[in-house]
Amino acid sequence: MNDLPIRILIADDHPVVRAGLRAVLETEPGFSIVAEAATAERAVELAAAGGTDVVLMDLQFGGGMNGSQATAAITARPGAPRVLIVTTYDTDADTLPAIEAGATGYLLKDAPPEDLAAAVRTAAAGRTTLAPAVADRLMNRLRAPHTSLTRRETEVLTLVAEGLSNQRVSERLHLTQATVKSHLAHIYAKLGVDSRTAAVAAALGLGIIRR
Amino acid sequence: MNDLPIRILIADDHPVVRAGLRAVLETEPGFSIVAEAATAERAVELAAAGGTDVVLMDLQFGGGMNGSQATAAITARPGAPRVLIVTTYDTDADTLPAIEAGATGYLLKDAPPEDLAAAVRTAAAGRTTLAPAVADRLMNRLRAPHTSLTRRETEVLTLVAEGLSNQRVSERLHLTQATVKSHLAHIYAKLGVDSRTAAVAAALGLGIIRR
DNA sequence: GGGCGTCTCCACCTTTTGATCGATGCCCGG
DNA sequence: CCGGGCATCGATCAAAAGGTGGAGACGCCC
Repeated sequence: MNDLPIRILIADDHPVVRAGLRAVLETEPGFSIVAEAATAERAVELAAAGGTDVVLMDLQFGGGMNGSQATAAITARPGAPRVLIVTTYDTDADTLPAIEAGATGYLLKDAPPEDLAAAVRTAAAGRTTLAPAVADRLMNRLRAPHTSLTRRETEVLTLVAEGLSNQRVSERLHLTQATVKSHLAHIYAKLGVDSRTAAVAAALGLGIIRR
Repeated sequence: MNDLPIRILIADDHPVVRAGLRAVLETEPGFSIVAEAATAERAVELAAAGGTDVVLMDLQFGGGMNGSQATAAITARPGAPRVLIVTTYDTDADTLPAIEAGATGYLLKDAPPEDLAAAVRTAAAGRTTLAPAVADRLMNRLRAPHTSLTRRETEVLTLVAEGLSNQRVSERLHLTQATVKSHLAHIYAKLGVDSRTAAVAAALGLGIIRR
């Protein structure tokens, strides 16, 4: 292992969480918190400026850019720091985009301090740490036949989840009801359900759509 | 103001959040963190033991008792400490039970440290602090005509939200479909909608049911 | 005792939704 | 250039859900 401390950037919109991460990591040797960011945009700026080894990134920010977008922006540059996602709740809708965006690891905030420190060291070495709950769902995802909806299907289902009838959905998307029904039939087949409400419940459970 | 420090108990299942609250409050004068609890049950025990002025209480714990139940148990005793709710997300389904349970205040975790410290002092004095977002919704709630469902209606809607058909709901609750339809008709009227999916969306939005 | 709310159930009818066949045009990659 | 996924639409038909207008039973409270 290296003698130099691991230089850490904390990106989270909650002051309490930033203070908590700082407090937890500062009690461990070998870590140096070099900056904090309260917005995703600020995190991208600070990461681009260099001098950081690992970014602890929240996914939900109050407004503007989210954590996945910030992760993508950070990891797109050469010599970018590693990004370790540290978030509260995990759903597929969050996890997959973050991993696709180049996150090195994914932890939940209820992790004990030792796990957090270990994950930071692992991330600094360029290897991956996943929270058990996240790892489980990823495995299921790879095992199960693709339950991914197309862009259009997701649009339709999102409107259905807001309580719109086929008629209203067709108006919103400038389609005929026949097309909406066609999309819904495909959605039901993919999700293994047979009604709109069941589809919404399943999609919420899988994190395909957001409440 | 008193010379004695305000004695604080922190109840949250996330080590990071506990460390964060501790770090934030210890930088302010006049506070003394006397204990931490990682479960709601433990918080009730520690609060009952005395020596605490204010309890900072999370609402969601990993399992077992939740924050509202713990708040009710704590405030039920004579000479109980004040309970200040400090949580991440706010929905009516969380807020109202907590306030009914006797919470003195309700803050979101994205509050700046100064607000947090001020709220603790206010709570110690027995007065209430509400986060603006929470206060807004409470006002709307009092202003709006009661959108409260009966116990049975909530049961029906919860099953509907899981995607069950009227037939399945009637089987689960040992009713006829006629009764289920009757309950649903009342639900639609109360929520101002005209379909099961719209009712689920509205109820989720109002926090009447939980996904 | 009478009113009120809740929970239960019935019948009849209309509307919406879902199931099952289709069909066309588009784009993308092998 | 051809196959396949995607998006778009059509027509039926059956099933589910919703709208209307009841009614009886129970408990609670004034």
